[in-house]
Amino acid sequence: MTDTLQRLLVKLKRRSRFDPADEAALLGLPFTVKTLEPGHYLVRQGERADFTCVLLEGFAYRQKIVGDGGRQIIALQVPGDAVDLQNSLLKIADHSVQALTAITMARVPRVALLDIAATYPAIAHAFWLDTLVDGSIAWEWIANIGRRDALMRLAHLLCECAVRLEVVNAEGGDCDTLPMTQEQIGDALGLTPVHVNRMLKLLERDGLIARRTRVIVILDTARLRSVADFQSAYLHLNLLDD
Amino acid sequence: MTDTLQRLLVKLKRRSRFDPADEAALLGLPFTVKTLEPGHYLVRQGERADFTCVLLEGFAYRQKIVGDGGRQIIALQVPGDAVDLQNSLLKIADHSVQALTAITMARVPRVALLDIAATYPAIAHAFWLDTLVDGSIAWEWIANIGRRDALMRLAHLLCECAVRLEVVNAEGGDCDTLPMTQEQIGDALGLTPVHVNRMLKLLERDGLIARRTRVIVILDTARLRSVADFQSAYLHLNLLDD
DNA sequence: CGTAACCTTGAGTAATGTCAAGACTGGTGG
DNA sequence: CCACCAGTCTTGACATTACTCAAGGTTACG
Repeated sequence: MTDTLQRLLVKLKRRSRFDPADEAALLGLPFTVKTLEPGHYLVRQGERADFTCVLLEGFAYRQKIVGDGGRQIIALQVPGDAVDLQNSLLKIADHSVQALTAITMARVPRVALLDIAATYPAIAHAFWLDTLVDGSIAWEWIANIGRRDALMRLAHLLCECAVRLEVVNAEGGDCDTLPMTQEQIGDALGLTPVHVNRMLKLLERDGLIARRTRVIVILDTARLRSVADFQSAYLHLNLLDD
Repeated sequence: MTDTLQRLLVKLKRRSRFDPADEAALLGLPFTVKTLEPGHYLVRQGERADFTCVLLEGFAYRQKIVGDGGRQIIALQVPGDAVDLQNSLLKIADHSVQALTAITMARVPRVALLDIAATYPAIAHAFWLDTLVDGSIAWEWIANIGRRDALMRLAHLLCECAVRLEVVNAEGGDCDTLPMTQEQIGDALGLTPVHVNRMLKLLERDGLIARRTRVIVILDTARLRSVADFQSAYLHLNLLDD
């Protein structure tokens, strides 16, 4: 299984150049493969995480629980993502990561990761960039939740998911939709599920999306993006070309 | 001026261990010092940033402008922060950074920074951790704006500012308050200035804070934190001890 | 002393949340 | 194959939070 981590390598290579030694080191990382059912935890808030998980198939999300029991989804993870750099390097998990669908993942010991980062500067740099992009996405979410109304917010999330899925598929993934419930969408947008439902209906009525059960299809990307005020720059997909 | 970058070194040492060579390399970075008046831009959205700025004195904030002209403040920066890793490493600035007060900063060429990161793994690791913490703060802001009401949000921001100021002062800084206008507070919380004003009055009425002109004093930290559902873990202040 | 920000306050409005009931869906066991 | 069940979605009526607009007060500063 020397190519299990291939997905991670492909992802990092989108933004960094590696020489053969770097690539070999990355693919040579020790790992164990694990599968998880929907809803199960990859990491639980408050735990110490000695492993970093690389998502191979399926989706996951990060969430925080606030004082009154409310849940906020703070990030989505797609195949190829190293989903637990944050919690494992910062040692104490300040939030949980949960499987959205059934997933397979590779668990890499933190020490092994730190070792190759210390030995191969290009790999360290690649992970750093990856972390910077995660931060950039978080900032866009702050702007989305803080300054856009419910309809724009929802449209923006749909646009982001579409772009990220497209990238995953271009890299050899195989997934056409991100099967979130309306409650989960609400928790990602700071809205109630009821209101998400109403906004979805609006988008559908205007012909921007179509819906089958738990599947949302974008019918008019251009108009949806314009409703959402969506510009993909914050995803930093094309760093190599700059 | 060999100790201009001292503030950055002290900050990074809060979370990373360096040997003397690392420290010398960091302090030996080339830089030029610059001062800026309140409201002036450190980086402007859309520009290419070839320098990274280290904030030496004063405060700054990052902001995004959304489609309808609304502004969202997405992060605050205090002395010691490397305020433009994101924009300079990701090459195209997807948001602006603006001075909140009069500031002094050191501008470090991006290439010099990348050079020492590639040469000194401990420094690379320290910057990576710093970026991870920025991400962690952004995620807490998402939860704050998405799932807490106006009063809790405001209280939470006040708690965060207090803690961060305390840390800066402990490291040799000299600032007792963060002089944001109510409009700026609103832009950081996804609220209107009018509503911020009303919430401030509530906190004041209940004896949690006191106000003089543009200065907010926390009277009852414990109760304010309890109102805010504030736990400082997400700031990751004590990584070395874990 | 005048001016430009900024803050304060009230009245009315719009967006979103709450509650609750009924309908649909997919899976499970009989 | 059917019936049931839990989870999800849909819908309406109503409540509430936060926004908007606008006017007057305050502060800092020249």
